[in-house]
Amino acid sequence: MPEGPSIYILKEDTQLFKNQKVLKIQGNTKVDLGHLEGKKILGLKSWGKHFLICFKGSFIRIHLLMFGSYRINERKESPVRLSLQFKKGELNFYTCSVKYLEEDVHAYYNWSVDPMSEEWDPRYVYKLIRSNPERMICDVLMDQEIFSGVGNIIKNEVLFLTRVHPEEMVSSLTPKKIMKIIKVARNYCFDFYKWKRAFVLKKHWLIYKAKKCPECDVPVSLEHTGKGKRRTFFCENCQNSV
DNA sequence: CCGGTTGTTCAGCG
DNA sequence: GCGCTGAACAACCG
Repeated sequence: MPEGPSIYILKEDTQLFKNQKVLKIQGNTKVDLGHLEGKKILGLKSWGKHFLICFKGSFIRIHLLMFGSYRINERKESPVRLSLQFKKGELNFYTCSVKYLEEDVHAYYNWSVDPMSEEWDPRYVYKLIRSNPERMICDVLMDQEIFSGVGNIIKNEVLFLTRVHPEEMVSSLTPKKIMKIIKVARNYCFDFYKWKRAFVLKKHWLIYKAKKCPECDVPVSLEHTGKGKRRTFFCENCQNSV
C-alpha cells in the first residue's frame, strides 16, 4: 500500500474526523494513548509516508510500513492495532507502527521535502541533493529527508522517465538533470495518486516489474542497487546518463 | 502454496 | 562510536 501518494489518499479520506472528539481509543499498540480520549482532533495530515493525527500540542504518528492497512467506518477480521472511535464513525489501523509525540507537528516536520505538500520547495531539495555528491541517485531518491514519500516504485519510474541510471553518482549529474529528477518526482507522485484513486496504477508502470523496455524493447535489468540494496528495474540501453 | 516485497527500526558484530 | 548486516514485523499477490 504505502508510498506517499497512498498516505495522501488516507489523509484526504479521513478529513471527516477533523474537529471531532475522540470518544474511545482501543487496539494492541504498546503506546498508551488513553489520555487522548475526550480530546478533539485538530488536523489529519501526511508527511511523506507518515500519517499524522494532530491534537493540541501533540500528535499520533502512524506508519503503515510494508503491510499496514486501515479501514474508515469499517473493520477487518485481524486484530486492530489502533482504533479511534467517534460519535459518528471510527478509524482503524492494522499492523502498523504507532508513535506518540508531544510536539508541535510543524516544528517536527519539514514539508519542503514532501513533493505532495504545498510547502514543497524544489530549490531546497536541489541544494540537499547537491550536498550528497558521493551517493547514488537511487539512494537519494529513497531518502525520506530529501524525497519524503518516494518509495521503491516511484524511484524506479522516475529514474526511467528521466533516463538516469540508478547507480549514477550525484556528483556526475548535471544541474539540469538533477532539477529534472526533482520535477518529475513530484509530477509522478501526483500521477501515482490519480491512478491509485482510479484503481489503474499498475497498468501505468513503465519499468517497474516490466520484462522489456517500453522504449527500445531491450530486456529490463533487475538489480539490488545502492546502499539500500532495493530492487531496481531499469533499461541498460535507455538509462545511460553516465 | 510458496516466495517475494510499495518500509523502517534495532540488535549485534567487527 | 562507526557502518554494515540481518532479523523482526506480518499481509497480500501472483
